[in-house]
Amino acid sequence: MAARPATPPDRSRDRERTRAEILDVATREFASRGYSGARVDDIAERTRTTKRMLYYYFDSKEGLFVAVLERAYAAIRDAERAVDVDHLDPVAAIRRLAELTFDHHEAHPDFIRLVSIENIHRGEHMGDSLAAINAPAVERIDRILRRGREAGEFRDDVDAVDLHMLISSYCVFRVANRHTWQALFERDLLDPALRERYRTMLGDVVVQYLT
Amino acid sequence: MAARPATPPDRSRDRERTRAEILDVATREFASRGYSGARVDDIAERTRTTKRMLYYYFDSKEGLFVAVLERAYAAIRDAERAVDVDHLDPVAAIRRLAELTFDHHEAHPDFIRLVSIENIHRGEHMGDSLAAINAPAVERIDRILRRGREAGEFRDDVDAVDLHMLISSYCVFRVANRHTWQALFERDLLDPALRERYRTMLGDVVVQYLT
DNA sequence: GACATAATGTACGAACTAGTACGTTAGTCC
DNA sequence: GGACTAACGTACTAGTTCGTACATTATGTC
Repeated sequence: MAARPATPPDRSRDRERTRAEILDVATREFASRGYSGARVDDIAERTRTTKRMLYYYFDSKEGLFVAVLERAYAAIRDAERAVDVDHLDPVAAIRRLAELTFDHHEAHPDFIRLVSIENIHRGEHMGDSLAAINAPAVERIDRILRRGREAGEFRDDVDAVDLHMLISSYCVFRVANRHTWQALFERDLLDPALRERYRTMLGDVVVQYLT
Repeated sequence: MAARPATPPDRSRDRERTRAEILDVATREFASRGYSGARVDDIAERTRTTKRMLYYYFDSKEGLFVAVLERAYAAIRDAERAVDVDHLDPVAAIRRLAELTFDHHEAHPDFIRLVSIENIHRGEHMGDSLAAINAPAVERIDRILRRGREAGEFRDDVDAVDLHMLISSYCVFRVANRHTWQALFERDLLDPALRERYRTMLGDVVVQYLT
């Protein structure tokens, strides 16, 4: 027997690798052109495998999109797991959390685009499993709010989901509506030169509202 | 000659009427299914005229979408022209303006959807003419900011376009991301029972940030 | 009322697009 | 080393979709 590395050589059969490659390409294609605009043939062509495999693993174009969406949400969850702001005082914690959301959205425009696309399609591809994913994010905010209220620093009529909405709306808008905003106001919301200003502004908005 | 009303009878030839009807139907279709998802044949079918007319007036599917988008922005402009908040004191004025934006976005979900769709397509259908349309909105905010600063009520480092972004992001998100939010948090952002709460929250956010 | 032209209708086609029937190869288990 | 199955490739098709060639009708003008 010839020497064989632990990972199969080059083009051996590897279920997970093939699946992952299809999902990578499909994510880019769907995010780039929307659900209806994306072409199954184009996705297949950019893969090292063929269209047949795409149907073998994901059944249909719609099945592929669902898989792409679920994987994108899962990636967010994993990234957010690392966040720990419980050691900061409430005001610093909520500002930090807002900034992390800001950074994260900016770093993942494809995810934002997929969410926009899914909303155009009225959320009909959102499985029930996704609900659990974002629960930790709200719980984290809820802990901060509670601590802030107990310390007498925060107003006591703010709901965690609503605050999450406030933060998300600002961060999402900056990425999602970049192009129309640019056309209307000749201002690139993602211009690096404006980044710090927008980041600080978000923190100010959130903190001022709460205190 | 038979009696003839000033407005042509029923199915006479009427350029503007035919154009308007096509645009009405196309607006709904594009907003509902996205640019690529919309079907030219479906649009034509829901019109009292034929597909031929659609190409006669708008040249192509893309030309039709551009016309739909421009008309949608023009409608916004006309609606906003009626707004007058210059007689209110700065704090009341900015809150009122935020609430008007809130109301307006809620009342025109199709417009919000078209904007989302256009952003997915990187704003490539936005003509230069649109830039002028939103200028008045920013000027109005600028006047309020100026008055607020002069009265010593507002902080002095806030840009009008940025404040407009803060307000828009909140109002747009509520409509645009309704479906994914519902799936993730089981909360309908457009639930009438929550409307007043979200409207007040927006005003609070803006006013607290500025003062 | 004849003419010119704008507005409209019909029928069709070329290209695309999601999906599949059918055959082949690699790995695994005994 | 042979049988079994999961993974993969090729070639094709039925239906769709944007767009157009060509014919027709209404309307204003002289």
